[in-house]
Parts: sequence; structure tokens; C-alpha cells
Amino acid sequence: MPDTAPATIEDVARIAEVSIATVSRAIHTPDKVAKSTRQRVNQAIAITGYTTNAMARSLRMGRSNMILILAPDIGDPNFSSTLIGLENEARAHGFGVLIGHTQNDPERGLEYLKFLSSGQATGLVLFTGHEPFGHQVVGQRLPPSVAVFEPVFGSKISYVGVDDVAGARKAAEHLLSAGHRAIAFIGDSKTRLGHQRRRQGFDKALDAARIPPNQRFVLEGEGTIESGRLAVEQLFMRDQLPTAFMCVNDATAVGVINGLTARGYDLPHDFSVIGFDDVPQATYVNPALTTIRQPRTAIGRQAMSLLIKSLAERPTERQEILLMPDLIVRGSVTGPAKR
Amino acid sequence: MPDTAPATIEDVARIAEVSIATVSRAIHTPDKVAKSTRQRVNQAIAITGYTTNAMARSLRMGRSNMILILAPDIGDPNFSSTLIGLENEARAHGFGVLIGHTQNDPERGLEYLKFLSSGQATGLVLFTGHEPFGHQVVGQRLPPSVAVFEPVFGSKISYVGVDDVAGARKAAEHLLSAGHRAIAFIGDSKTRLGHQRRRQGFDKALDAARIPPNQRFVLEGEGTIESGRLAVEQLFMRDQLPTAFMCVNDATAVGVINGLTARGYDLPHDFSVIGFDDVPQATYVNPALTTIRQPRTAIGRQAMSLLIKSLAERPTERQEILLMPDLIVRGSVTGPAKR
DNA sequence: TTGTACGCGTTATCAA
DNA sequence: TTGATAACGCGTACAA
Repeated sequence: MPDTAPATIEDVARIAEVSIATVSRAIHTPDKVAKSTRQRVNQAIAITGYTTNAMARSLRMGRSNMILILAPDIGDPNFSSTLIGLENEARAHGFGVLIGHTQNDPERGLEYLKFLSSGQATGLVLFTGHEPFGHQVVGQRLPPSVAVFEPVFGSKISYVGVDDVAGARKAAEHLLSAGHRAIAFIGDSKTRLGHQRRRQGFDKALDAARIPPNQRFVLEGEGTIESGRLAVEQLFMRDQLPTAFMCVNDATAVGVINGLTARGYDLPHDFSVIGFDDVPQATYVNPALTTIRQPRTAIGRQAMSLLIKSLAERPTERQEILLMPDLIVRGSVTGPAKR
Repeated sequence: MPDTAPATIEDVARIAEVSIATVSRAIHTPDKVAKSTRQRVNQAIAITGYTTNAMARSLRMGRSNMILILAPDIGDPNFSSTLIGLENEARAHGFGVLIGHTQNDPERGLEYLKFLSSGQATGLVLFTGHEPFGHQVVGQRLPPSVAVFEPVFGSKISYVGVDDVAGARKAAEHLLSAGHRAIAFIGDSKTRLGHQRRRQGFDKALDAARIPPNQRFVLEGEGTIESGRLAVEQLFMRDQLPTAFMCVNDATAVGVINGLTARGYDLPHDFSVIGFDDVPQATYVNPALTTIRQPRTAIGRQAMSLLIKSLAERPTERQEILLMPDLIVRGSVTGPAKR
């Protein structure tokens, strides 16, 4: 197998005995070329295995049809299923997607930005995961972009994500309707907007149920397993205990469950726990975690749809699309224990 | 902020009052240009914010400095940390990486192959995950490539992965040295090479300990949680029970643990379980899983290093690099129960 | 319906 | 040390 250079449009033209212009036309505007010629061209393409050189094409056209997806952490359980939604939608519109991994390193982010500005990608999806991506992006001249899962702080970039307030409210109401009145909120945050919104939803539900807010039942945390565990320890140093835990996300919930189990409690009999996100892991803990499911694939689909629209129309209006999450009932919530 | 077009080399040349050739030289071979001129050029670059257009560059050069990483499933727990190794090594050599997600869909794979053949990427990393990528790739003219985690069946593509035989042997010996003699192997496979090798390592360890092979203790499985659970059920329909379970991977081990726990057994007291891979989840199960850790980041690093080397030298010799995994002792293995 | 020729932004060759 | 210019592969206005 000789290592021949890939065929160019000129090779095709020569074989089909036409000019390169005709080849190009046969490909992009087939009706503008005679049927017989078209057939000869197609044959020649088949023979040579010709593929248009995307670089030359994009260089000439001034834009590519690739969309760059920037993610700080590909291991994030939210990532993979959202990606599916993004990809499928892009594909349906003739776009390809490429994934860039920043590892939360601003320098890498900047490199990908260069990738963009050199025209190798036309649109940008900011998959901020849990850490705001922000600073490096703000101020840069960006191509049409959309953020998912967490809005980009202080920018005009559109955003597609879950309705945190409504979701958290659903979770709290589930606990409430199971009979709980003493509910702790684990994972309060001063910095993360999404988590703050979840706290708001929690407050609203309690307020609607006429349960006075209890600051001793609100514990901070960064949304990690460790922070959930820690919160349990803190809580047990006080005099008053809740009957249920509402956690800002599933990781926190796993930590809470671990902490409670380690203390010898029997779940869900002794305490109820509810999470938020529905990560794969939620099914593996014991008891399986009742939680709020992020509509990940739908978020991806909508985000890409929005991006492609703005690619065509160039509207500078910022949009925010909030999707409604569902309650997933598994085994970690039951009625309050009688003590 | 006016939406000006990005600066080109010509803009820089005009401002610096030199020719574009000099600008190019000032960038790539600074010593071939007079100091004063160089300074003027650098200033002009700073003023314009010029970035070389990668597409024009690659078009001219005939090759890009991007490497495409093709993965069937980005959610695979093996993926993210391997990626880090790949990226870091690539970066160190001035290459960028892009990730393509095939979703196990041959059509998508083909599309990315087109991406390659159109020159947008120079090298290829086949992240076959657990499903052989194979068929579509074989026969295609491929750029320099390397596979990780699972060799590409029937091709000359180099491979970097873990030494499955040695790792499995380590696992079995750990069980043996804890005193186990009746050990079940869960996850035997007729199709997956890596899993077959793990079985071999298991057999070797038993053989070296002069324990006769027992076919009733070897159960098939596809390496999923479900298949681990199923294997437990099958085993309990027989008359003879093992004291320990060696699982082909962590997912299987989690299934086994779930199945055993569901039957009311107390682990690790009643049964010992060992896995393979060391996925993040391994720490969350109860008891935490003792397992064999894949040196993922190292695999990534070595694979990229090999690829870049072959990019420079074009050796067609197929290479296979096997890395030694470590035993990670956690809580799921203890001495055999006395029954 | 088809062909000629230009330009997209670079790098590299050759003269000056 | 510097500049003019060809070429990379493609799409398209313009001419035929």
C-alpha cells in the first residue's frame, strides 16, 4: 500500500476531465451542473477517495463548521450525558463537535480560545461544570457562545441549565410530604450561584409550609463527599438533630449517608436523605439515593440548538433557558423516625 | 467594541513597516532578523493582538499540530485520568489535543476519520475503552496512531496499556496469601482480550499455588455491575461456595458486593472480594474495594510519547508497552470465614 | 453549462 | 538582513 498523498480537487477534475470549478459545483450545487458531468465527477470522486480538505475550505470560507466544547473536568458525571445531547443536535444541523479539556487551567483555556480565533471552530459551548470559568473569557472577543450548567459570571453569554430553585423546592416538598419538619440543608454556599438557588428553593418550600427557618440546620459545604461527611459531624456536636437531610447535590448526599452509616444508624429508618443531580453513583449507595434528576441530555440539546440559531442570526440578546428537573424516588427517604 | 476582523500577518507587516516575510521570520527564526526590526515587529504584534491563523499555517505546512483522541464513551471512568496524561505529554511537545466522541457509532467514527484525512489533525489516539473500535479503522489509511487500554484487533496499531496478566496474578496472590483456597473468578470472557488475559493471570497464580482449577468457580460476564450480581445468583444455585471472589473489573466487583449484601451477608467477614481497575466508585462501596489500580495517567503519558515519536520518525514497527499495575488494599479482603 | 483566475493567510525559496 | 513571490486546496465572481 503506497503512502500516496490524499487526493485533491484537482485530481478529481483531471480524471473527470472537467475543471476544478465544476467539481466544486458538482459537490455544493449539483443542480447547476449537467447530469452527465455530475456522474463523471462522482465517479472520479469514488475512484480517488477524495475528501475536501477542511482547512482549505474553512480558510477560503472564513469559517468552519466545527463547534468547540470547553470543559474544565471531563470526569464530571454531568458531562458525558450532556455531551450526547450537544452532539446529536449539532450533527442534525451539519456541525461537528470537538471537546477541549481545560483542567481548570487558565492557560489551557486561553490556548483553546486561540484555536477559536484562528477560525478552527465557529461556536463555543462553555461547560463550566462546577467551577466558574469566567475571568479569562470575559473581555475576550468571543464567537457565538452558550454556557451550560452554570452561568458565566458577569458576561453576556447565554445560559441553558436546570431550574435550581424549582428543583430544590420539589425535593424539600417531597421531604415535607413524608412528614418531616426538622430538615437540615447541607451545602450552603457563598460563591456558587447554582447552589444558592437551590438553597432558595429549599427556603421557599419551608416557608410555604409555615416552618420557621432554623439556621442551626443550615450547614455550608463545597458540594463534595467530604463536605457532606463533615457536615454530619458538625451536626452531631449540637444538641438538636434533624430527621431529614436535604443535600445541595448528590456528592454531598453520599457523604452524609456515609457519615450517618459510620455512626451506626440504619438508613432510611433513622434519617431520610435527598440529593440533587442524579449522578450514576446515586444508585450504588445504600440506600439508593432519592434525588432530583438534571435533564442533562435535554440541556445539551437545547444549548446546541440555541447556539446554532445564534450562529445564523447573530442576536446579541442574552438568553437564559431553565429546564424543569424531575424527582427520582428511590430508597433514601421515608417518614421521620419516632424518637 | 467594534467587531473587527482578526489581525493578519499583513496588518502586522504594515504597522512594523516591513514585509510579511520578515514578520514570519521574526516569529519562527528570530535570530535571522535584525534586533531593531524584531522589536518593531513584536510591538506591532502586541498592538494588533495578532495570532497566526492555524488553518492557513497548516494548509501551507501540510500538517497540523493537533492530535485527535477518539473515545467511544467519555463517561468511562478510565477516560478522564488517562486523558490528563495524554494532554500533559502532548503539551510538553507543543501539540494540542482534541477529543472526538464516537458513542460507539461507526458513522461518527468515520466522520472523525475524515477530520483526520482532511489534515486537521496529525496523529490519532484510539481510546477503545472496552469495546473494540476495529472494523472501520482496519483498511483505512491512517495517520500515525496508538491505542490505549485495549489493542485494536487485527491491526498494526501500537498499543499502550496495563499488564493484565501480571495484575490479575497480583490480585489472586493477595487472596491466596490471605488464606483463601476456594476462589471464584467472575467475568470470564470469550471476546475481550484484556479480560482473557486477566483470567490467565488468575490461572497462573492458582497453578503456582498448586490449586487445581475448578470450572464451577469460573463464571462468565461482560464486566458490568449487573453481570456481577447475576454471577452471585448463579453461584448460589450450586452446592459449593467459594470463600473469595476475584472479579474481572471493579464494576463486576460492585455487582458481586451488592448481590452478596442483598443476600444478607456481612462483608468482608463472610466473603472476600477483589476487583481490577480502581475506578472512583471503588472507594464508595461498602466495604471499600480492594483492587488493582490501572496506572492511567502513566498510560496516557507513555501513549502520547510513543505517538509523538512515531510522528517524527515514521517507524512502521508495531509496539506494545505494558505497564505494571499496583495492588490497592482497602477493606474488602480478609481471611476466609470458618463455616 | 462550463472554465479561468483570484484570494483566503501562511511559510519557504530565491534574489537583492 | 530583507523583500517579492510561489504555493498549499478550495470556492466563486466573471467570462465564455
